[in-house]
Amino acid sequence: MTKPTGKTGSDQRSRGTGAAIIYDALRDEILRLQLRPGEALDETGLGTRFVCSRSPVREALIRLASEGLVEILPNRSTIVAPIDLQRVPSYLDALDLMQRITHRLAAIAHDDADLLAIREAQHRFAGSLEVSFAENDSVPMIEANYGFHMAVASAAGNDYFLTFYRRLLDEGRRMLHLHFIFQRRDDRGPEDLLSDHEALIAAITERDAEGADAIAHEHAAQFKGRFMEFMTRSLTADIDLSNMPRRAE
Amino acid sequence: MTKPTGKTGSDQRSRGTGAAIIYDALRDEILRLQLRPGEALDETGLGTRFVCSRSPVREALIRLASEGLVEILPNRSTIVAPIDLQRVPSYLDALDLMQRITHRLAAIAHDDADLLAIREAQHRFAGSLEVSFAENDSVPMIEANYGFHMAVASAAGNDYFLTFYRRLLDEGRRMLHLHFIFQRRDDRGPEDLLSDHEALIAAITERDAEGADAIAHEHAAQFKGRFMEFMTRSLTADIDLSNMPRRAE
DNA sequence: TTCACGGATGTTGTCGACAATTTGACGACA
DNA sequence: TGTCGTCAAATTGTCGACAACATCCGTGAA
Repeated sequence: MTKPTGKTGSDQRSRGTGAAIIYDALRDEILRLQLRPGEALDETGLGTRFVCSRSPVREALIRLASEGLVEILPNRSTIVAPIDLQRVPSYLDALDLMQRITHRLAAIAHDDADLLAIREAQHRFAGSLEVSFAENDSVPMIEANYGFHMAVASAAGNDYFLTFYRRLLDEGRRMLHLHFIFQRRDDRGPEDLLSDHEALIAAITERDAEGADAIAHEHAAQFKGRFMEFMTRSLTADIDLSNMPRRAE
Repeated sequence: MTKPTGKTGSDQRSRGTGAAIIYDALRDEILRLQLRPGEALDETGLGTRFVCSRSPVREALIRLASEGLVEILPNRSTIVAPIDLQRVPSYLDALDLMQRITHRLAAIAHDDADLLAIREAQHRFAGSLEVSFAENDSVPMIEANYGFHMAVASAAGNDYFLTFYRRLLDEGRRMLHLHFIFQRRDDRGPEDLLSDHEALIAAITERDAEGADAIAHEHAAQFKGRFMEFMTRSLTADIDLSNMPRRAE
C-alpha cells in the first residue's frame, strides 16, 4: 500500500468534516428538544462523545452560538439557548410577516422545478401525517411540515428572505415540539393542515400572490392562536414564577 | 507583588477578549471595504498581526463566516465575501421590506427613551454630513446614517426584525462604500437626506404607522434607484464579463 | 510547444497541553 | 446560626506542533 491517503481506521472521517458533523448532530438534537433549553454543553464531554479534540467541538459551538441556538457564557459552560417566552409575541409577528412574503413571492417567481419540489414536499408531509398518527409521535409531522414550507420559500427566489425564514422556522420547531410534548393531540385534525397546504399549492400554481399571502397569513395566525392558547392554558398552571423576570413597566 | 492577576505586560488583553477584538476589527474593515471582497485572509498572517495564536483568529473567522461576511473555502484560504451583483435585486427587496416593517413598528411601539436615542442619532448624522462634506469623505456620513436607522429599528421592539435588518444594513454599508468610491458626489444634496430623516422622526413621534412605513419605503426606493443607476452606468463599462455567470434562462 | 507528473511549499484542520477563571465546598469567625 | 474568606476541582481560552490537503513550479515526454 503506497497510497498516501491517510485513511487508516474504518470510520476515519475525511479531514474537515469533524466540525460539520458535530454541528449537524447538535443542531438536530437542539431543535428536537432532545437537548433541553438551558442544558449545559461542556466541550470536553462533547469531545469524548464524538471522538475528537476540542477544536472541532468549539467550532461547532461557535457556529451554533451565532445562530442563536446556544449561548456561550464567557469562561463558563455553553448552554442550549433557552426559549424566552417573553420573545414569543415578537417571534410570532416575525414568523407571520416572513411567511407571508416568502409565500407571496413564491406565487410570483416560482418555476416548474419549484412546483415539483413543493408537491414532493407535500407528498412527504402527507406520509408523515400517517406515521405520526400511527406511532403517536409528532416528530415526523413537524419535520415534514418544516420541509414543506422551506420548499415553498425556496421558490420565492430571494436568499435573504429564505435565510431569515429558515431561522424562524428552526426556532418554531422547538416551540412546536414543546407544544406537542404537553398536548399530544391537536385540536384541528391533520386533514385540515393537509388541505391548507393544498390550497396554498393551488394559489401558488395559479400565481395568485394575494391568495398565497392570505393563506400564509392565516396559517401563521392559526399557529399563533394555538400556541398562545397553549401557553396561557398549560404553562401558567405549572410554571415556577420565582425565577421569571417581571415585566419592566 | 503578591497580586495574583496575570497582567504581566502593558497591553495584555484580559482573557476571552481576543476573538472579540479580532472579530470587531475585521468586521469593520470588511464593511468599510478596507478589506476588499475576494481578498484572502490567512489565519497565520492574522495571528501575527493581532499578537495571538490561531485559535482566536479562527473563532473570529467562523463567526464572520456565519454572518456571511467571509467565506471559508475548505482546506483553502478564507476570503472576504464577494459582493454578488446578481443578488442585488433580492437584497434591495429585502432591505425595502425590513425597513418598512421596522420603521412602521417603531412608530407604534416606541417610548420616550427610543425617541431620545433617535434624535441623538439624527444629531450625529447632521454633524457627520458636515464632516463628510468638508473632508470629502463619505465614511462618516455612511456610518452615521447606519446608526440612525438602527436607532429607529431598535424602537420597534422586535429583536428578530432588528437582527435581520442589521445584517441587511451591514451589507448595504459595503454597497454604499462601493457607490461612493466610484461616484464622489451624490445627485441629491445631503439636505434632502436630512429632511427625509426629520420627516420620519415626525411620523414616528406622532405614532403615524402608515406615514413611517411610506417614508421608509420611499427612502429605500431612492437608495434602490440610485444604486441600480450606478450599477448600470458605471459598472457595465468597466466590469470584466468573462467571470460573470450568465442568467439562467 | 504543450501536457502530464512529481516534489516543494504554504495553509488549514486537528490535537494535546497549559494557564486563567469560575464554581462550589469547607472551615473560621462574629 | 449566618456570613465571609480560602482552597480545590473543573472548565474554558489560548498556545504551539504536527499531519493532511491544495497550489505552484520544475522536469520529462509526446
